[in-house]
Amino acid sequence: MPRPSVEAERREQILRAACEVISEKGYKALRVTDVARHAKLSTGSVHYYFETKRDLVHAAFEWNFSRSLERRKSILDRHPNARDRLHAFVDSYLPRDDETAAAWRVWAETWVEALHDPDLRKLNERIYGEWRGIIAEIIRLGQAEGLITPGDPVLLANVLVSMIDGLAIQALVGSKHMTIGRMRSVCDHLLETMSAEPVQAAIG
Amino acid sequence: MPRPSVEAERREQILRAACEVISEKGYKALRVTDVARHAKLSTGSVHYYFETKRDLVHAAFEWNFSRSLERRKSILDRHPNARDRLHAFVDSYLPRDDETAAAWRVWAETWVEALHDPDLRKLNERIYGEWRGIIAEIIRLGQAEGLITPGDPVLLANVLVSMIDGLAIQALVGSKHMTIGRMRSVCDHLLETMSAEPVQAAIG
DNA sequence: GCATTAACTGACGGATCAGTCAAAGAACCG
DNA sequence: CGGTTCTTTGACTGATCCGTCAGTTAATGC
Repeated sequence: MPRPSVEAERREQILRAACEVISEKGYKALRVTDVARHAKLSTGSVHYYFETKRDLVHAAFEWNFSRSLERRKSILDRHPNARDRLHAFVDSYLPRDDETAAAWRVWAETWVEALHDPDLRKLNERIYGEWRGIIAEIIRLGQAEGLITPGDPVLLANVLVSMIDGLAIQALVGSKHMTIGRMRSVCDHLLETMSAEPVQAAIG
Repeated sequence: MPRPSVEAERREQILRAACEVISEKGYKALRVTDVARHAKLSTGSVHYYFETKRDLVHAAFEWNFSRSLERRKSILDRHPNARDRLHAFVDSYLPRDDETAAAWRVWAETWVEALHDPDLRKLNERIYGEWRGIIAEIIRLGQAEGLITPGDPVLLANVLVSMIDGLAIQALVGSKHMTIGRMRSVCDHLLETMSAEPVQAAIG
């Protein structure tokens, strides 16, 4: 029998390295050598696990997506009512720490690359749809609890998610005008307008 | 005396070509040859007017920005009250025709490139600030007319502008879920929540 | 026509880089 | 140890492409 497979670890190690490079320099400037260096491997090894640079980057995009989603799902359980849950969820998406900011930058690269790549469009459709669905579900719950203003939950989710995306881009681009603090204010304001006084629920 | 200068026309011709290529293939895949072909010139000529590829693309980004802003400014004069003006302005930003969609794609490329380029950050800061300022000003007017809900106009502008950006990205990426029609609904919904019944103004 | 300057061309040099490959190394088993 | 399979390496190749440049064409004034 041969030596045991290290493929799973090695692939993840390379994908993490790829995301680091994409986050730092962008896909355009990404070199396979850079990824290899970050992963402490040779270029040969990178190609041993990923046939082409394109395969590598696409896998990295997907890895980044699912990883973000994974991190967020745990937050759902930690908050009782829908309004808090929404706040916590939104808050966890602000690019304040390095890890979240890096994930955001990779996300942004994915979008722009998707403009010219059908495969990435599908990836976005899938993961982004899931993300939107989670928010919509929380909103739906909040409406049932009388904590959130009535209206199509999916539409409200779109308002919220799109706004966060737009804000995040400006924050990531380093606009002096759009700091994390300001971003939080804007989010809070929108969540405020989406809140309903729990009067009816309390009375009923 | 020598022949008269064609520099102004030629530069614009090249910048337009560059934007076409960026919109179609993205900055990453842009080749100087492509730009030359689109402009019906040789690569030599492109370099005659722009020292490096980087100079060319940066100039194209700026050209795209100012051009969009220019197109929008004329809309301001065509509408009497602030609420209509806001609607018209927002509507004109939906990427429905090819020209607007192309401008959006170039815009998106600018942002992502700006993640790794301080010069482009400054460009974004300048132009995007202007764009946000215009919206804020309309909101301020609308509030004075009693047509728009009270609150910090700049914050409200941020809510609106960010949401449009986020929606546009999803629409451009070709999400089946985010069509132009749906985008318009979401915008309309937000504008609705920002509207105030003109009661006080009518009474006062 | 001739001089002058602007505009333009496209072949070429030189640098970069993705992907290949032959060879070496390492983990396992009997 | 020797056989087997997985893993790793890094030098090399071949392709790509930016930017240069020497030479050409064109518009103008005299």
